[in-house]
Amino acid sequence: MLNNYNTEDKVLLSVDCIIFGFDNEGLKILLIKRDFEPEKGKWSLMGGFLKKSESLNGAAIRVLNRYTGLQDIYMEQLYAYSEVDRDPVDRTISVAFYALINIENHNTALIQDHEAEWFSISKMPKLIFDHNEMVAHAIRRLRYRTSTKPVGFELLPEKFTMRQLLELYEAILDKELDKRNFISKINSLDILVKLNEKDMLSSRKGSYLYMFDKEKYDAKLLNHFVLNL
Amino acid sequence: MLNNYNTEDKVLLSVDCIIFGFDNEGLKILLIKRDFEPEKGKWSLMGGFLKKSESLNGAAIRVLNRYTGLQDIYMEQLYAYSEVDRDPVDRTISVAFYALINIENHNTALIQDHEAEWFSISKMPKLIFDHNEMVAHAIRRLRYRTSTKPVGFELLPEKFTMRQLLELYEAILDKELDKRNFISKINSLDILVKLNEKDMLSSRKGSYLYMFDKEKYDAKLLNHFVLNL
DNA sequence: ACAAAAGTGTTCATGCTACACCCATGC
DNA sequence: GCATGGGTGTAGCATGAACACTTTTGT
Repeated sequence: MLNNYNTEDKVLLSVDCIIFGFDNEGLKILLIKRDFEPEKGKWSLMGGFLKKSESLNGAAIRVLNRYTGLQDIYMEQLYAYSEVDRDPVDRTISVAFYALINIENHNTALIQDHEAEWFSISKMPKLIFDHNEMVAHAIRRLRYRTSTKPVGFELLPEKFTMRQLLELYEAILDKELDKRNFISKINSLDILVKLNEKDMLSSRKGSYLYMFDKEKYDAKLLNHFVLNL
Repeated sequence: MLNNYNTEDKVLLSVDCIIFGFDNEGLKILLIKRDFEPEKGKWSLMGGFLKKSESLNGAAIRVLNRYTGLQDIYMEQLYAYSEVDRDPVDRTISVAFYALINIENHNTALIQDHEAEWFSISKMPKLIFDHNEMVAHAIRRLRYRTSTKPVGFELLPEKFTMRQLLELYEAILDKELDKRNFISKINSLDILVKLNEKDMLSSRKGSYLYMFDKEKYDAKLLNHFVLNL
């Protein structure tokens, strides 16, 4: 009887993923129509139950892959939601994760199969259970993370213009930023490579493309920086 | 069969509490000798299993009360630890919380009953499982929280001197602070009341006692501030 | 008188903010 | 030649950092 915890309650544990994407319309979140009861047909975060053989991170990666086909995605654990009545069917504790993906990369067929849709964060529908609270929390965390880690690049294509980067940060922080100040702050971090290549789609003059230089970033042992925008 | 999740795995969920206290020797953590197998007799965080009828917060409050006799304590959820083999006995996911208590207030009899002891954070023993990792995480979070919320006051007696406050912040941040700069930054937040009362124990001259003014703080709708020390 | 901690302001350097004009190109 | 977005620098201001001496009082 010593080597177990038999008298203790066991519960269901799930993960829910807040998946952020960014396109020229702004910051978006990927939602699905829930395909099982209860609340079938309502908008919901992507989730799944934890299996005994995987960690929470593993479960979140599995869920994300199932709905987007993506792997090797930036993902961070947010918070555990545990109100007793949060799921009306059975006692379920859910651990929320948020993920940042390049919106161009995901598998659109998979998205359609699951009746998933991208929503602007400013036009989110009502979600099931406490999912709206999770989303609000994720947005707060993303805003904070922006000032301590170069997470923005996760949401952009590999090559991007300064304007795209600026608009991304404006979308995340929900405020206008001064173009010149923004660029000089980004440049002072010294973690971008300017390419000899221009994006000619957005203007006649064309604007230089940049890439995030992960090696340079790692080389500085910058496990965090401070970026005040 | 629709209104349940019968086919899903259920797991054990526990909470572990990192309890911080502060005295004139520095920042401390309350640990217990684990009183059941496995790892019985080893140093451990205070923990307990989640019951079906309570939230994680509820469980953490219950555990904290059981070991310290305290209620209405500042507490914050940290992170969910879920490596598959983190507990050798049974699959257990643990959600860590940290709490800040006034070290003078707790019930010393209870502490003795449980063979609990205060350890300086610089002299922590090896703990069971992944508890050392939890502690490291809690210290990081506390350092960050210090710059966004007036959490320091939770660790001090109701009335305290500027020197105590300074030494507390030095202990949390693990660096020396300039006395004059510190005091003027704290004063500029305008959330303290200076009392007409001196602490005569620490010097011949005596030093004024202060209290945290929660009403003033709330009145400013300061859900967070920035304090760069 | 002296020891021990309390209390108190100023200067300097840095970083942040605000702000406007020329450039290159396709049409 | 003009319309469109791209790209660039500076001056004023606010904040943070560094720094030393006087006060009080019990012994």
